[in-house]
Amino acid sequence: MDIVYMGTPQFAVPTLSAVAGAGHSIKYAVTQPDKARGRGNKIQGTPVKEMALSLGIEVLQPEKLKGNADFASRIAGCKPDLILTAAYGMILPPEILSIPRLGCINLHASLLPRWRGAAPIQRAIIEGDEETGVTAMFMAEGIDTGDIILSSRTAIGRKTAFELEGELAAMGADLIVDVVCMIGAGTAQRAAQDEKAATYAPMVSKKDGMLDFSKSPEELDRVVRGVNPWPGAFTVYKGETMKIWEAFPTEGPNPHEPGTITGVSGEGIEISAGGGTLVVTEIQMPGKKRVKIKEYLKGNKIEKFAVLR
RNA sequence: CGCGGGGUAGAGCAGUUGGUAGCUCGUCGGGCUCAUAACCCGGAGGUCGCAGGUUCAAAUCCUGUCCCCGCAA
Repeated sequence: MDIVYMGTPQFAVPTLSAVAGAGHSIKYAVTQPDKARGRGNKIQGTPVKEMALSLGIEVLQPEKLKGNADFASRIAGCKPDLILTAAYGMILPPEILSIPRLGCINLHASLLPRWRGAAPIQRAIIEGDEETGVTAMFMAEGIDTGDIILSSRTAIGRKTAFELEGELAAMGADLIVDVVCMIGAGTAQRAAQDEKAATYAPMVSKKDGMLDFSKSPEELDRVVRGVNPWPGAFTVYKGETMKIWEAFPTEGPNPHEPGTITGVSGEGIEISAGGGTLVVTEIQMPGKKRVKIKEYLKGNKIEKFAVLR
């Protein structure tokens, strides 16, 4: 099948390589423009761009899609059977959606209609869902509102967003390969989403990583896992930002003021949170590498009864 | 040229008036204890990121270079 692939971050990479590997012809890989980002503001291509180039696929990076006749005619020009998207990050206007003969299919990292939007993986963890997954859907004009074709699910457990993203990316790649096959065979089902069950997953920002110790240890544990690796959970210890990479909740009451360090050992630092205790086991101080508490304590001290805010 | 921190023993850190490299943990050997992430004694382990320069002498001062990381985007 002739396919135009659109995607941007690492999450979209496995699907691109899987579809290409399944013998389909990727006419173009469309991804977001290179931007100056990261330390030193160096210009970097997106993960999808890197993969596309290594596969010898032509890359397109339009600044905008709406009203971009040049881009639309270019896509129409290659007469794609299908447009596949995965975390592309731009809304496809109607004139693009209507191009491919068999439609536009999107891979979304949640069990739709739950967690439509930008940060489905993170939100599912933070909100305490027990399972999540990936969904293949026909695209409609709204954000992640189209008819569902197929989805596959997985338990969240104590996975971090980073771990889950990797897992879902792989699951999504398999799912899309299957779905493309079904589309080709004309056996793909489609089911409208239940609007009543829909939830929206707004982009996560720096603030989402700030730990509020008035919350329960369980909630904080989910935040720590949900914002890993970005933007990362953090608190402030003695005026310095302390990133929290790993923590776990414990049972039993803790009467101290929220945020108080009530215990320090190689096991971790115990912090009073919402009447219970959160044990932090891996941290990172400014300019330093992330280290287990046990390692950190070999050359540093953590003051008991200091209060984090 | 966005701002900034850092590369010293396996790990985490200290060490700027330049003068034979130190701490904690770990590790190895020995001892003590009913017992412990316990304690005591002893040992091994580092070309101080790399390359130059200044100096009688450089981890420490100067120049260049590689790598890691925080912030901002």
